[in-house]
Amino acid sequence: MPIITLPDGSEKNYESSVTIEKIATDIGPGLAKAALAGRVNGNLLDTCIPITNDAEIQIITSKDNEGLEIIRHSFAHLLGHAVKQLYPEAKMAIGPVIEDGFYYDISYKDTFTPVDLEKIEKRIKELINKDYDVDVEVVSPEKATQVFSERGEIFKLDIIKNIPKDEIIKLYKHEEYIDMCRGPHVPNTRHLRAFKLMKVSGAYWRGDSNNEMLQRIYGTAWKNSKELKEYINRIEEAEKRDHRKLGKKLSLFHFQEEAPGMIFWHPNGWTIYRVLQDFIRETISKYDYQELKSPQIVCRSLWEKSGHWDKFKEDMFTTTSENKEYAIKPMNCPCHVQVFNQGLKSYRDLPIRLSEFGSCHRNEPSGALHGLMRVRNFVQDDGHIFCTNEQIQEEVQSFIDLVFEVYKAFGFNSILIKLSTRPEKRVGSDEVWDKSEKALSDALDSKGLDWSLLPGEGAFYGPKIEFSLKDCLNRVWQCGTIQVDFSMPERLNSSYIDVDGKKQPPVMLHRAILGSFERFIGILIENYSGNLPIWLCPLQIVVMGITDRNNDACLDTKSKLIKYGFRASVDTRNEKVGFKIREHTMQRIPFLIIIGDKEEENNEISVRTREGKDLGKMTLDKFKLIMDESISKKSLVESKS
RNA sequence: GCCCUUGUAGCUCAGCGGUAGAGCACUCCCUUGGUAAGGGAGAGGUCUCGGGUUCAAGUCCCGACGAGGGCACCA
Repeated sequence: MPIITLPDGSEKNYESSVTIEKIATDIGPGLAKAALAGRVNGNLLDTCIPITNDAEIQIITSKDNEGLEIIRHSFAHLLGHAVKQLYPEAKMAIGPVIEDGFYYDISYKDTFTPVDLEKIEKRIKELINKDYDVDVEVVSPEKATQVFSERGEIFKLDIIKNIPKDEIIKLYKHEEYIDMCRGPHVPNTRHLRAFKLMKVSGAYWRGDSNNEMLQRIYGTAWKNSKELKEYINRIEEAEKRDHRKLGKKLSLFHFQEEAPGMIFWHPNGWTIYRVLQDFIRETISKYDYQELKSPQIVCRSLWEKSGHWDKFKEDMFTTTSENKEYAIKPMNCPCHVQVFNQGLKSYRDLPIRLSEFGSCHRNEPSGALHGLMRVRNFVQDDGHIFCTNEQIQEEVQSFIDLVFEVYKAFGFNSILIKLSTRPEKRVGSDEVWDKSEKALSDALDSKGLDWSLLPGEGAFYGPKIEFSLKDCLNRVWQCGTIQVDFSMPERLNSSYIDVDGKKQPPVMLHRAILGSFERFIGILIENYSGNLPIWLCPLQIVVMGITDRNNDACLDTKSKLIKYGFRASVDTRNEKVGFKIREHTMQRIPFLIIIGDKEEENNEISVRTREGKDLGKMTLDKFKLIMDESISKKSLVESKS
């Protein structure tokens, strides 16, 4: 005699066991039609499974987040149904829900081509239109084993082996196709409408590169076609902003075969880089950092001492000279320790904050390379703080301020923070880990920040905080980090003289704000879609005349702008002004200055923004004020008059 | 590194066994035009590289290298 309590507090009494389906029907036919599953005492349940005891229930429809996940999950099964009809020998592995969709890992003798994808997609649509019921059966592990051995589903058998004996197994029957899942799933395929198969790629079974490589079919699925369309638009928008495309279009940088993963910066791109570097240099000097420069190539012996040779030998570029082996530095910290180690340090000297725009080389696997985002040569806005245990918290607090100050300048206001704590394999005593983890979390709390914990994700040498920023398309990029290191100073014999006159190893904090300049510039390009704020723009102004008569005035104006310190050029080509405006607007030049006879007469200029806004005629002095203000404020919007 | 896809003019792409194509950009000429493409002519490619099949190979096959999408990796 279950008593069912609904979210509004109302109760329903039933004579015997009851299903979500029945409850929904009793509430109303509309809900019955829309019901995908139920939340029963906090757990999701299929609509057809009987509820025997009193319960608080909620009907899940596509309007709920869980509802969308159920739809996506069921699409994975539907994909399985279609694939097995078309390719009976295929072995199905796993088919989970992911952000925006689902995938299914499949083992099959032939590779799936785009044509196969179309065939599968067509078959799925045919199956959907049958509006068939999805049946659920709860079975024992033995029964499940029997079902899948008969069907030769070796991966499913492997999964069953790893399911705890006491857990129930649910089989979902899509007509002749049977899949295994925790569920719940939609009761009927009529709930599955808006989807698209996106791509095929390889993926290792159980994510282990020693295992077989399976074929993964990715799909996206939404509750209706409108949302599907929006998603496709979002992807297209992101593609338009791709920093590799814009990098080519705006002539910022290029790559070529002879230097995979290493950037040829063009003057335009290098301007962004330099301005960014100047900004960081200026900002960190306010936080009392001292900049240094250390060698690019360092003898193997130092990397042995630091432990890098052991752990990362394969990932370092090496070279030799007169029988000595060297490595091109993959990171700066050991070198910074060498600088710290020069001369005797007192506790009075701490903290010492050393920074370097350190160029590092890492021999990344070829498959990992990706535009500016993952390269083999990059420059970190690196820094190391040498301090005492007691100083950790204060240094972290100060660094948090620094990070926020920098991110804010680019308009990044949504910042995600994660604290990673001790992993299983680690150095240092539990007592020291306790202290430093607490120092980090206290620092975050003292700033009143929201942060999440990643237990066990810390580096072997200490806990760390990671700062990720969200760009205007809501994509998350991990950039800044601060990491406590108990290990390296000791390994490299660093010490300071403490109050009691005894030598102590300092604590070392590794930290970076941007991470790498290359990656950060990639993020900026995509975030602004190439419309960089004026202070960062490689070329800020293009001057153009209406006719050849105006060329001298244009050249004169341009040289004045250059003298003022702006980045300006002049376009004296024999073209109509409309043509020039179109071209430079597409090049995302913030300001176009147009000079015709009328302007010459009155000693004025006309100003137009890349947004197409006409700021009208003004004197050059007035324009200089607009520029000066935009640059000094690092304005994100330029078209103010 | 692994799986799939891919590599043709400066750029974007077509051609998919039979003597290299388009648009834009470039050069020259005409045009001097007021806020997102004025007109004409011309020049430009050992079709990534190395093998093979064929009377004949951007075009089919094998390999290398690069790129793209994933997976694995990311001190």
